[in-house]
Amino acid sequence: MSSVTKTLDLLRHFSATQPEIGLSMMCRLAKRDKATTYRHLQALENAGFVEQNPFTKLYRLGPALLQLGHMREATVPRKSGAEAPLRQLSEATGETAHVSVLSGARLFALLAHEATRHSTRVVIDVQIFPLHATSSGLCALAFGPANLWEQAQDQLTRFTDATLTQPDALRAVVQQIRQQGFAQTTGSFEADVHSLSAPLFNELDQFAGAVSVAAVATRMTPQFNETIKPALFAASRQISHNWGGSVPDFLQQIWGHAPPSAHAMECAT
Amino acid sequence: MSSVTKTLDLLRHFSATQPEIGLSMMCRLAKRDKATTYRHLQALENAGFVEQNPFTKLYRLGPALLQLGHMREATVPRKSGAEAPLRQLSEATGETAHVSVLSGARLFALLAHEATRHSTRVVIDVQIFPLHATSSGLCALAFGPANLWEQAQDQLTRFTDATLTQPDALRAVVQQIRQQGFAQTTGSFEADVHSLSAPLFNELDQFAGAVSVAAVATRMTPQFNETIKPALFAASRQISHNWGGSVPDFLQQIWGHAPPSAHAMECAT
DNA sequence: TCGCGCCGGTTCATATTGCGAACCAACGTT
DNA sequence: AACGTTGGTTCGCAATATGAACCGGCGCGA
Repeated sequence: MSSVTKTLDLLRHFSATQPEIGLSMMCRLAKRDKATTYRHLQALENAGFVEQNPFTKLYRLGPALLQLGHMREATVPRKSGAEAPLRQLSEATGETAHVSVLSGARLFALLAHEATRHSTRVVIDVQIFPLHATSSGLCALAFGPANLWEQAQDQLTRFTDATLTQPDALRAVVQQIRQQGFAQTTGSFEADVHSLSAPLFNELDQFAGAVSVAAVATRMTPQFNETIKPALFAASRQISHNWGGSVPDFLQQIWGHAPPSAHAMECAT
Repeated sequence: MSSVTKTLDLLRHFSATQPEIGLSMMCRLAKRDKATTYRHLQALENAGFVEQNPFTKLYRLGPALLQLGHMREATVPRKSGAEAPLRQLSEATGETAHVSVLSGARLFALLAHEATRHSTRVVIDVQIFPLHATSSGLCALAFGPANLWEQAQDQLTRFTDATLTQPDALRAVVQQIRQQGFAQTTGSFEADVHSLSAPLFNELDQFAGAVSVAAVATRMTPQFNETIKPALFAASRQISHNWGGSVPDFLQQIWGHAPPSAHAMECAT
């Protein structure tokens, strides 16, 4: 493991729930020596990747990330390529829709769109989706690279009673998802949330993320489920298209042969 | 120079004009060995900081930057990025300093810091700054998007005798501001207030707002004016930096080449 | 068809670099 | 005052980064 890798690895410990981390805490999280961690944080700091709260001495993500993040979006417009289809999906279903993208072995929230039809709705605020407990995550396990399995096996945290925590059960569910072409969870991450996800594909037709509808569980009926599915598949086709990829044939066949709608070419800026 | 620093340094060669860079080109840009550069790019790649265009083999910024950029934005809002520099500016000048941000075509007050040195001081209580009558507004007209002109033309309200109400006169003043790199007004919005403003830039290096010093007019002298300016420029550089942006070269040259202070990274919460 | 120059990527001996146990000083609790 | 924190520093050892030279592939012009 190169020192660069070790250093950049520190960044993944920052999260919405823990936005500021002190030296000692970071040592514990990264399971590394204090001197080493300190030098690594120094390196990150003078690159602008982290900065220190001058009063508490705690470290947090730095301003350089803003600039680089925008540059990335400017060169590879994932976010803008997902906006229009996501809005359509949300409005068609009347529920919250969101898109997550795979980065390395982690699935993070890219964009969400809340429908205004109902006063109760699901609000997406997680930054990183657990692979075993969310429908997006299950999509990743079903259609993404094989190395995600290791990540998932190591972190089978129980969030609710419905969370899958047994590797065997998880494997069976993932197998089923591969066959039916989409993932579905009910309250496995947060109670009262029913979620449907379909995979997204990049220019190599590899798994690149997932698009999901997160509905309030009490509103869910079998009929509504069947209403959501075609809209979800259409959104997946459109977003994958905007990302330069396409949905693989075997999935197209499972989903049904309905061609991408005339709006598939649209791509908001 | 640590290997981490050298590695992260590669990222700064990506730009809007050169979003994709091959191995050899990167060697030339970074003036470094090919094997080393290759290993560095590998490290960046498996951290998700760069990825390879699968067709051309060229490297480009990676998806992890999006995630980290979002996280930074979520955890460190604009306001806190302006606090420390603003306090410094206010304390250095002994006058009230404030920051405004551009939202659509309106300029909003974001934050103000009153100095305690004098018993008389300017109190900022406006919510929206008129573009034609405040130094912040003139900065917006001079350095902001062109569509602000329409807004300004429609609302040339006369606040005091010194308010500019003639489009031609306004145009001339704005032209002058572009050349001198900052805006200056004396009693054009409120009598007895002398104000100096410098523009702020976001992560796209676009105009994002203005930082200003509002002094009691009777205290103002040419010498004091010259004292304020470097402090104002320093504050602009620091706040822009904290927002992920930077002051454009042409302004840096007008302002003089004084580098950002060692405190540039500091950013109180 | 050959040779040239460029490309991305690899090898291996060398020495620079990163490493971490031990150590400080400062602060807060007990 | 003794203890457990914290962020930060030192220094000898060894792991790691380094870069000249090399490889195979591609495109171009002779």
